Amino acid sequence: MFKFAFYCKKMITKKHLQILGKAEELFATRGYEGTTVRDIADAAGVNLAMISYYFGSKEKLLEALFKERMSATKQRIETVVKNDTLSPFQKMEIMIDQYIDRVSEKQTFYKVMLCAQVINKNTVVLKLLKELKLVYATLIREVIEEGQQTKVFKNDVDVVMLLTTMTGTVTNMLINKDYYREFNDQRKISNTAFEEQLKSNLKKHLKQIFKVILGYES
Amino acid sequence: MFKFAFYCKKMITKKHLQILGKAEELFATRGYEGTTVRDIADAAGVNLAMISYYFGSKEKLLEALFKERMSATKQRIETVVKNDTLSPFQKMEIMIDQYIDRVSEKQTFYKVMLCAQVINKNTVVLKLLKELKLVYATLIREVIEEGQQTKVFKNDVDVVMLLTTMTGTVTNMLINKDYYREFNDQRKISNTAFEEQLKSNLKKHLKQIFKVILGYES
DNA sequence: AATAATTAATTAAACATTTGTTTGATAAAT
DNA sequence: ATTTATCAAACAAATGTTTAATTAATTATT
Repeated sequence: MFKFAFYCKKMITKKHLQILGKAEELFATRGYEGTTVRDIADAAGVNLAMISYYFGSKEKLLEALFKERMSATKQRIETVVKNDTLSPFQKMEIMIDQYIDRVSEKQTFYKVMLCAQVINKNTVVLKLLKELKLVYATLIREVIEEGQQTKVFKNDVDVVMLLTTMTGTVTNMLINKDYYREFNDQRKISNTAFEEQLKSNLKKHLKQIFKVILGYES
Repeated sequence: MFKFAFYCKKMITKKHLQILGKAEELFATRGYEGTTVRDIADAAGVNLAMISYYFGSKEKLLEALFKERMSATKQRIETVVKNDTLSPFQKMEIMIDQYIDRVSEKQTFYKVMLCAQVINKNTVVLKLLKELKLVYATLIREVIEEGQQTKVFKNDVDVVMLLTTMTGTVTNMLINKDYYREFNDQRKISNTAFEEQLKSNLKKHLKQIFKVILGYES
């Protein structure tokens, strides 16, 4: 007899995504260990046993979250890098814009990701993180080498250092957002207006830095 | 009768520091919630009950750790900023060097701190973090304004953005260190040599960035 | 189309561990 | 003689996971 469940064992339904979304929020505010499966079940409005039923275990739920959220990332970068109509310069700027928009859009997950990079335990999550970093660095190196050949970029560029400044600045801003707002006294403007302002500032800031490190003229 | 314990209730003995050190290591690798008081007691080689006896509770131990590690930070920055023999330019460069050396020296704690900034719960820790950030930003702004008056620095400098790039790059490198080493194929050199190399690279990198953002000429 | 058969979804309760903390007794230090 | 430090044991509460029963949904058969 044909077993549908066998072939689609890892199929993600809407209910899966609903639970993952609530779990993500809790992980971001309380941490993985600080969140109980009862918390997740309550937040998602499902019975406690459904977590094990849907994901197998709390740990596999975490893995599922990372797989889900990181699934399209690689393709997104590749689309830019492999686009022949774009110059290396354009590719770098688009990459900065894309990254900032992405983090802004998926703030909760990037908080979870940040902690996961420090508190490393789950091998599946570690593998996903490592792979993503390697893909990122390799693709960006391609772009930089392309720019170096056309004499647009400097010859000695520390790729990972540059990427670390980009990801570090953006993820750290995620943490310091409130202080940024308070310090610059932007408490009066609306939340959405502030978010847009911040994104704009970050993009300008990082592009200025990239310009210097890569050595191109605008 | 004279009560020594009353006046020195919060006195930190060598045993306190020993336990704090082991707890710090565990928090950095497993997270606060992921670490049990039994783990800490075992690692420190003391009886389980001693943790409560010395610190009152697991949470107060965390607070004690933050208080201990952050105690001298404010003074360290102030010493540089209030030093009249240094130019604003020199102050900024010293601050970068100091920060990188400090994070490199206390890597474990900065990992704990990074997670604590995301997973905020303990009010004492939150207050310490907030105060430190405000002190930092305020002092740096003083230096920048000093440099602006003598026309050494540009007039429109986003202080918190600049600080975010510094702390973000350094703390993110803490997380990406292994990838950095692997990607640049520096696996052959010794650990200490790599650490020194990395510190040197970070300092050079951030000074270059600061130079552009602040607009001074070297 | 109606009904039986089968699979999937949901639930409350129970399970065995693990958790942070406390106790009360004993040893060490003052 | 009094305080301080240390310990094994016990405590209740919380934890992730499983069970067994029930309901809902789907598929197969008449």
